[in-house]
Amino acid sequence: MKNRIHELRKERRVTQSELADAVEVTRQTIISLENGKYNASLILAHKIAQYFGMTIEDIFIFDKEEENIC
Amino acid sequence: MKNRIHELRKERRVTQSELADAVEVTRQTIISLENGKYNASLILAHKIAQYFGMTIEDIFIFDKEEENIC
DNA sequence: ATAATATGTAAAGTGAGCTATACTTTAAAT
DNA sequence: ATTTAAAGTATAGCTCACTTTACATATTAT
Repeated sequence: MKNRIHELRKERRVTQSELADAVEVTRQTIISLENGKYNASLILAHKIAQYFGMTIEDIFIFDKEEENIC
Repeated sequence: MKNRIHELRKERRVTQSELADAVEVTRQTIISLENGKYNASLILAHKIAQYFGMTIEDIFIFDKEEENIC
């Protein structure tokens, strides 16, 4: 799973610290998310989506193994 | 955070086992999610949304503490 | 009534999301 | 060139999402 956090953050000229504070996690968490070290929890994904005024699906990109199950 | 899994599952007459198999978790996980024991991971939330043909935001209901951060 | 299917409870274990701290490197500003 | 802010790396630790297994309680059908 990929995400557009780095891209959106740059677009809007927000630092990792600012985003981290806004969504109430540490800067370390934002760094790790941007660098693909792990996936966000659902609540964090939602907070980030809210912060950017978008939906979770707009920001987090699921690959095909995670889709088309039924 | 609440979710509409139980409701949607009943509407479509799907058993917990069927849903669990479809999204590749144990039945126990579905039970715990429906009973509010814990929150789904982002990937699981996405799989469930895909299964029901809806978005994550349609199925998982975030309360106000998790919204309006900026 | 009883068999079969669906749902629930409990408890121990694993792994990943996230924290905390501390140090390093890169970029921007003066 | 040197300070300051921004971004990155590393590691140890905690919590909770999820598994596994085993048993208990509805619910439905015959």
